[in-house]
Amino acid sequence: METAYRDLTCGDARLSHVGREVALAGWVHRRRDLGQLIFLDLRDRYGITQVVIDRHDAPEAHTVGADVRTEFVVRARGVLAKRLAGTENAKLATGDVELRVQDLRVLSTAKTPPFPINEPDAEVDDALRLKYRYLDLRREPMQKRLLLRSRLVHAIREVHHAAGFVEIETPLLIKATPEGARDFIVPSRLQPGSAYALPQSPQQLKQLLMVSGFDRYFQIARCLRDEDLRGDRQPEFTQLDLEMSFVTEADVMAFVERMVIEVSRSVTPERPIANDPFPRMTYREAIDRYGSDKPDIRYGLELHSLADVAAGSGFRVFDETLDGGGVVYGFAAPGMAGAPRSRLDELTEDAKRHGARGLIWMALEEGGTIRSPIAKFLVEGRAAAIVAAVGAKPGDLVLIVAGDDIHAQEALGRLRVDCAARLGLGDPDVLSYLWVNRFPMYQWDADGHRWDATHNPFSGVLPEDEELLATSSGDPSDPSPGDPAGRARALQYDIVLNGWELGGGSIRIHRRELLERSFLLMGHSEKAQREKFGGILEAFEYGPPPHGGIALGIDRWAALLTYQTNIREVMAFPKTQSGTDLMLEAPSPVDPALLDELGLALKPRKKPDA
RNA sequence: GGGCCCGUGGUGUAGCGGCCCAACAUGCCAGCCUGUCACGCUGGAGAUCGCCGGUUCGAAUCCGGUCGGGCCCGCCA
Repeated sequence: METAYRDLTCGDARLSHVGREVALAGWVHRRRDLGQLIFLDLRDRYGITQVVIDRHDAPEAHTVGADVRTEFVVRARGVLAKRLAGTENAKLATGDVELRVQDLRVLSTAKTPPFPINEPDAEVDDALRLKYRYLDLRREPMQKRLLLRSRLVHAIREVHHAAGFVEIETPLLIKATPEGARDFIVPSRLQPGSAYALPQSPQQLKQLLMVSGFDRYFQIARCLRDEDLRGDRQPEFTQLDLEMSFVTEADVMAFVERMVIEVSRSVTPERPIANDPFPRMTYREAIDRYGSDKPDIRYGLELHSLADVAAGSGFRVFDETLDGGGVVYGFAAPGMAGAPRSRLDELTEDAKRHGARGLIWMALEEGGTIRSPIAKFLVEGRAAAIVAAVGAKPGDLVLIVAGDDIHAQEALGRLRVDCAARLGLGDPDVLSYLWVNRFPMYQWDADGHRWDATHNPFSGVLPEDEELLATSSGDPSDPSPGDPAGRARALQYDIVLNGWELGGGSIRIHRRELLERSFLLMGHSEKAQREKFGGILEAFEYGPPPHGGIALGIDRWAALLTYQTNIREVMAFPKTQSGTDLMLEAPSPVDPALLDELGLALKPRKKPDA
């Protein structure tokens, strides 16, 4: 890292360098002025080196050093020396040595920063961090995370190139996609009245590359979606996008699994990978056992159906739910029987927030008595049967949700995650990867009165379910919620890491007639198909190979690998939850002349009538 | 579109109707100090308590609105 300004970085100096005359350059991390003697901790992204300025040895440098302040950029030249016995600093990699300064130059001065750069643990208001993002990024935690992210992307590229993948860039100015999220729109100056859309993902383009014969493609691709933000969602984010030809589901999963393991071991060698090979479970199993299609399996707390043991209990909620074809599920939260009423009320509120109509609890006291709002319905045998069904032990709290459908299981699944967090379950160091597949092809869209792709409209169907791509009316353009199509399972697979959806993909439909049938079910008439997907449908008339792929969220992956739950922490310049960039002050009004050229007028936000 | 939380010297917090022209820590400025490493010691400056309006004899404190940030639901794969 030698340059005209420096011979070593601030992380390089070791005992082996002692005696050498060197120059260092960096930011003043801290200054300790003892009068005749000044210590500067000089920092760059590689580390910190102590610089000593002794007035007797270097009076001119001492004068400069007296005026130096935190975050000034300086260049110090001198002799690298072994520290005096007893003054070594074990906390620094460079702590056995120090630079005895002969010459000190200020390369640039700095105002007092708006928040401490030199205290890694300092809590700083998010808005302030984002406004001065360049200073936030100067802090050690952000440096570490972005460096890890860089290693992550590097490792991904290495593995893919080694496996014969071709890295191809796809355009950002493309055509709006009718499915999925809201598109960002870019008006066209050359084609007045028309607009480009920014890609939600390179989905169609990568499939076209398969038609072109690039049988192994990948890209670290920016994706843009104009939807509301969350901690794990930004309007622009990055995916590892890949697609392969002449593959089955097993082929894609096998490659991705090896790739993920290799990359994880390379980037975070100290973190254990829970399972190799990754466990695989069907969507149905994930929902039934964990109430989630992205279960965190680092801990148990599995859900159990109580349909058999709750039937005919005399408790109206159970009986009516089960008679109506609904579900009753429960799980045992270990050691939570002593939870006070207030805590149980909180859990009930959480369950409601997660979409349950209510929550039933049974606390198994150590003495064997059961405390529960439905105690009077729990005649002896029934209570024991429920306890047995969920595998509860004395001291456990059994949580039960009844409801019409999958939403009850999902609500309970979220309670499971809440309880696990509260109980401190799940080793935070472990990387627990998991495959979930056999997702339903479609979900019923009541508003649009059509079937909607659960994931991707091009996802293929399990061969044995192909005949289910039909409506009960016999006319694919006349769908209804009871259609066989609702039971069809997709060749769709998600990869899950510690309870987060890391990525998802599918084997695509490459046979045109099947694709058209699927599109009809999703409410796209042949005419609409031409308009919306004409390009790719035409391409599929020219020998599309069987193909499939996957996309992994790089931001989420980097966040999980750095113990973060918010992807902003692994993005250099993220936006706020309201989609603004506080540093650049974007979005902003646009020069009227430019708008005019584009044939645009921007309407200001509607104000309530005055 | 909706719910909840936060906004007080540069920073992080305390104060939550009068004890407050606001406290503590840190940072900042000045002086002293030759082995510090979160250096130490002494002194000092620094806040119309996000903004607007209201209630009140009196508002950082209560109420309404607004702006900004965060978490969540809807939305989103």
